[in-house]
Amino acid sequence: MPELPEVEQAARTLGEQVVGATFDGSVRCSWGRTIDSYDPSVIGARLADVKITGWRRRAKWILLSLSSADTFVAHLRMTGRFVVCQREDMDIPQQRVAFGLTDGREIRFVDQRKFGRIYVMDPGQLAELDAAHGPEPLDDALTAVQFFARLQQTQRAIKPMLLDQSVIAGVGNIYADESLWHSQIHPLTPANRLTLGQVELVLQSIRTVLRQALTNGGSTLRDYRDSYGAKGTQQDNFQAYDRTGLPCYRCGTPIVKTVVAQRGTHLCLACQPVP
DNA sequence: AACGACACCTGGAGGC
DNA sequence: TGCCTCCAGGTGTCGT
Repeated sequence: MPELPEVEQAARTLGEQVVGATFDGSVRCSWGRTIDSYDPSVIGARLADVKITGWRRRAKWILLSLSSADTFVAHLRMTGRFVVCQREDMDIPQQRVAFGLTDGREIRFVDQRKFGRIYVMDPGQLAELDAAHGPEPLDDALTAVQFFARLQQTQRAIKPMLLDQSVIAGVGNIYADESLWHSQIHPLTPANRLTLGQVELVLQSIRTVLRQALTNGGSTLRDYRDSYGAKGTQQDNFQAYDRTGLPCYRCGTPIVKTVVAQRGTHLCLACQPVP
């Protein structure tokens, strides 16, 4: 579910509540795989008396920097979300892990589909995580020329390239479809057949779409909530995603849904002609 | 290298 | 109402 804007929002709203707080070392876990089958007491021992000093996002990962050398690292996958509440509050349906804080609160991770993962990483592991991901699309350091050069290296279709986190970090199924609709490029277009001008357009579209989504707190189709429980509103601005059969806002042709790289894919065949 | 199939999970929606 | 199938914002692995 959550892509860059949703993860950013989830990270920010978590950070707002817990930066400055200190873990007390208690970890209650009812689905072991969420913490990669580590013993909760091992994680707890590593977090005990450690202060949360800041938050950030890398790709679709939420990172809480800690007063130890470690980093608290979480991936929401499809349905994960954080809830901060009082320790005595009742457990939440689909709650998988709860981390105690010394101020009497808990950071709880709720995840219907159990795909989400939480780790405590040392600097080496964090560096590996970072290295496994491509550039951040909203980082000005990424230029269209660089992106073009990367896309020239393959004849894979452009959509799976946008979904490949090692190529560009944080784009997922929704914003890939939205960006390609804005760019008027068919998702199956071989990446190395895009001109520099088209790549500039794709990168610009990605940035426009992601920034708008960030402004609107992300998209909520079903499960997504930020760490205060609030929904996003970007779904009201979708141009292609989830608009099957509805008229294209540019030309009126009904949006069609197909499958590309095993993912539901929405596009306008008039505006985004088959390559 | 690249692609498809499938795995990991639950629950909501829609068809009958 | 009940049952069944399909589908979902992500990613990892395996086989061809």
